[in-house]
Amino acid sequence: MSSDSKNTTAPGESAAPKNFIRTIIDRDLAKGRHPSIVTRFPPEPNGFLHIGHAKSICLNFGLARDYDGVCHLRFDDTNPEKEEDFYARAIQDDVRWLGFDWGETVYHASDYFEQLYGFAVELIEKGLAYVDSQSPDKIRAQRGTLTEPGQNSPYRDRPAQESLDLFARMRAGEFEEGQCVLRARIDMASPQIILRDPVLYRIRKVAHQRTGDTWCIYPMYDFTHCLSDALEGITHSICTLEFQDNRALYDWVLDNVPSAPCHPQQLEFARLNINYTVTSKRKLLQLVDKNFVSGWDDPRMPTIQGMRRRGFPAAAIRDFCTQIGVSKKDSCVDMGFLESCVRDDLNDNAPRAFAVLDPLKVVIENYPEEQVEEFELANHPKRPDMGTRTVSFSRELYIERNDFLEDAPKKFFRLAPGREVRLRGAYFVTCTEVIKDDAGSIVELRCTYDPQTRGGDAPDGRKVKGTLHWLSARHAIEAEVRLYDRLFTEENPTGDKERDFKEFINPNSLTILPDARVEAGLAEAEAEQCFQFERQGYFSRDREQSETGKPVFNRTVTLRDSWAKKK
RNA sequence: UGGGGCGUAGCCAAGCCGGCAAGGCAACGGGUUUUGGUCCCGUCAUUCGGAGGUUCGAAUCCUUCCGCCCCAGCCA
Repeated sequence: MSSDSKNTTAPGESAAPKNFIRTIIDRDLAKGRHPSIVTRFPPEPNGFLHIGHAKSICLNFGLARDYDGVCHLRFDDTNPEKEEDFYARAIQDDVRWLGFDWGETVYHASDYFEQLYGFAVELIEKGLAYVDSQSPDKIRAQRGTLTEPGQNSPYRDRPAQESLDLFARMRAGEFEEGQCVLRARIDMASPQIILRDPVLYRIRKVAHQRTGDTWCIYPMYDFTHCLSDALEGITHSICTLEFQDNRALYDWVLDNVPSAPCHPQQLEFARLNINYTVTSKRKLLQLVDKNFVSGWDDPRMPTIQGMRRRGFPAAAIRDFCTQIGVSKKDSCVDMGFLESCVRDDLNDNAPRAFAVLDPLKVVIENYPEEQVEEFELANHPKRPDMGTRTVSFSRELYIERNDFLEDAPKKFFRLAPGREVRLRGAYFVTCTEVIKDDAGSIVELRCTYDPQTRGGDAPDGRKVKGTLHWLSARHAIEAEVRLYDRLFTEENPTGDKERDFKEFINPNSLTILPDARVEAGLAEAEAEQCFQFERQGYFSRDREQSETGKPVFNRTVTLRDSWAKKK
């Protein structure tokens, strides 16, 4: 029955390191406080999930999996103005794609509206909540400041019966938005501002995506969340640091609502920041709205959908989330960390393929004009289970333009005039002539091959320093390759500087190479399938085609390249 | 100048019931290699925000100072 059995880790995915949450759970379980744990991932369906959510998803579902507990997916849908079912569906797709399963039930805070109303009535009856008939402005003015206490509302001591009646009439729609609210009666002088008679219910005459027009009053987060947790028997309610102050109210509500079924424990951890990346919904929305990117699933976006389209494997994102750990320290993780996890996974799992992003023609002068040979190459150097593929070889080839240098330094191991290199899996070739156009640019190379080196080894034992990937000009297919760089030039665009958002955008974040060539077999690749184009990095097949009908490949991440670093 | 939190390497992060500072990313050096990839090996904190104190012994306990983050929505 526990859905967690489906929440698996991929082989090679690291075990979660110890953290303070696990320490607390260990202690609670040792004390026998719970038979097992129940966690929850509670998104508001008002936007797309991003890498920051992935951390929370992996934490909550991962904990449930590791402790043989369960994790609920619950939509915190208490604000009908901002929420849409469309987002809820996208969120479910993303969580599933990440590899997690929440079982039969999708929970919704809106399912508890009736019970929540009852809890509010209990509070009013106990004299712990009242209907305040003041304007929002008035309430704000009375809240005080960080250093000055607030002032009591004139309605604070309204008799419970009167509040009960008013609250019922609020529900019945007798008041307009903003005319009155239900407030908790706590302490207007509390140094914790959250406890200065917080609003529990407000009037919103807006249809809710699930409950329609049934309600015109909606409970606030602080009232809803703790009670929803209690209703679901959540043991550990894990949220981010900015809710630390809210915990006082979380506990107050649970301590004071007589029929709250249990009292879950709220724990807070630091939200994920990644340099050169924004994870604020507001800013991501700007990127989309102002057409800095093509949409929420643009491969440069840190959204789950964007990373997925970019070619990041779900297992890599999960591995990243567990490896960065969980703490209460505000931190900013290096992008390179995520990319390293992606490389790790892709290195193990991505089939290798030849591609030339920027083709340079090579003619093998001593290779017969009409001859074609087929070479059987392994799809993966260490995984025979991934099989082989056939690559055709002929007299006219393409190599990568930057695999040739006319005036090559000694440390350059690739092709240069007079130098011999290996065409991977095929032959040794030696460059004999460089052909240029009138402008002096290199347009073609003339080479000779050594028939004795078929397969890539010389019988006389001579060695070459360089091995190039190559493609038969006649057999390769044309493709469009898109290279992505970081979207922001600023290391920390989430900083609160009052600078124009546009200033941070990297104008070179997308480079399109329309003349690339790839192995013919790649024409059939499925969307999202990743390949390692040897030496060029990892590329995923995009679901769309280019305007000219060519297949599109997105660069997922680059390979480490020590030659490039030397330069 | 109220309240709530947090400071361990360039970046994450264990350790925090006191007993020789884990691990990963990055970096650097070496080896293997039909990908300048992978893999392997090695180097990388005499010190834990600073200063005092307790102790035979402190990242861990105490005092104090400094720095950073969050809170004044009828958002979550």
